[in-house]
Amino acid sequence: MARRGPRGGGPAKRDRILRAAIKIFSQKGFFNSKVSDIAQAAGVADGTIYLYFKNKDDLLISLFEEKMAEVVADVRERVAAGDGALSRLKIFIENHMGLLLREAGLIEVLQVELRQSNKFMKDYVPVKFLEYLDVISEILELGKREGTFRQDLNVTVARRAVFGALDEMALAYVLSRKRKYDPADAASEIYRLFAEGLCTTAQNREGRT
Amino acid sequence: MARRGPRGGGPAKRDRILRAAIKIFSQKGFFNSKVSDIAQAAGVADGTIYLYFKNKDDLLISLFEEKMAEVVADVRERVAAGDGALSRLKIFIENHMGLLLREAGLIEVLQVELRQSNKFMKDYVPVKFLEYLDVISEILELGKREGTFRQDLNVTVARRAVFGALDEMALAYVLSRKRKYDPADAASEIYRLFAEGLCTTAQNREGRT
DNA sequence: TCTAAATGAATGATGATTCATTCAAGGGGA
DNA sequence: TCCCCTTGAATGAATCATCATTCATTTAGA
Repeated sequence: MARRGPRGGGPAKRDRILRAAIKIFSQKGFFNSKVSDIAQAAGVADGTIYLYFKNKDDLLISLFEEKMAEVVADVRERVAAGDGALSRLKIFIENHMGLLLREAGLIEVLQVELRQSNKFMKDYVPVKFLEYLDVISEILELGKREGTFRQDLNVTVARRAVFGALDEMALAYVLSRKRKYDPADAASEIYRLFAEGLCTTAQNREGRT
Repeated sequence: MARRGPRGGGPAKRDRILRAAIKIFSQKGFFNSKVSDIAQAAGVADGTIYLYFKNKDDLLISLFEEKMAEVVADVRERVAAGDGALSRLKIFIENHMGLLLREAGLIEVLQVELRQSNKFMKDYVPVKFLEYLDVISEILELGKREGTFRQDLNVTVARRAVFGALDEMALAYVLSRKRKYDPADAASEIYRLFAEGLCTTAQNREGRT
């Protein structure tokens, strides 16, 4: 019963399909991808996909959740190695931008499809994505406890601001065919931006509300 | 020839269609919206839409460009009233979050559809969106000239970080049905975040790179 | 009456999903 | 060792609904 697949198939067939879906969705977008394209890319018959996934939507959602779970587990581990909130923040930011190179296809899918799905799939709650945001919260909370970050920092807003800044940079990278900037450089700029702010000196800051 | 429409139609029919499109797209998303839904919402026959727009894609793109043009012109005017870079930045941020209340439907469409279109409509360049980013650049450049902002600030990265943070907050607002936060509060938090950074004191900042 | 605008039914393509059929691995009997 | 069976996996052609788009016809202002 737990057969590996007659045609001596490689690793689990389900995973082949998931990989193929990432490839096709990242190239054409969810709505422009045909199930038969994915089947072909996976080297599988159209109908086979329905043995592993309920339907096309389920394929996309499984992809989100399963792959994001890996990303979250990975970043958690990396961040834990950092010493103090600033160091951890730096690691988080560098890791996020690094994903652009390590997991290009996945990121391209997340970038453009996650929003759609959040908004229009009636009952889909992006659990794993929220966990990713939680990692940021934890860093910010640590910073407050340590006294590194302002006590009046609004974590709910700040974590989204950090994520949003990263996400937008990643989007710019993904959209520009010419790859005109280096993700690592962008990462260090963004780190400074949050750590130091835009201003030159503390004086300027006091000047306004 | 420049008839107003037999049925004593209201303002320009084209505009009625554009408004209807915003409404329908914001509710269901581009791909799930039928042209006939839009026609119905506009009080117009299906075919009429094709008298004013080349096709469904063109309808979406016209919507982006024409409505964004209004938004850009408006924010430019408001920002110009600010005195100095920090004041202008504050106005920009407040205006962006304010759009959530003033132009809810439009923002919902932009939030989720602009990315898709950027990525998958082969030759669409979101000119008006880029102009919106330019408004941020201009503020940042001004800050550098004034000496308010760091001389080594990377404007290309920073403008996207600012936009990204705002966009993400707006998204969170649009997605949460419960409307759990006030856009105006979020605006002031984000302003402080960029103006002051995350840290408590200058000392902490110097500590790391 | 003439003309441009508007209509909306009909067309044609597309593509998700189904399901009757095929395939092949493992087991048991000779 | 060699052959059948049985069974679940896999297949992919056919189905069927869904729209975007067209265009012959109607409408009403000038």
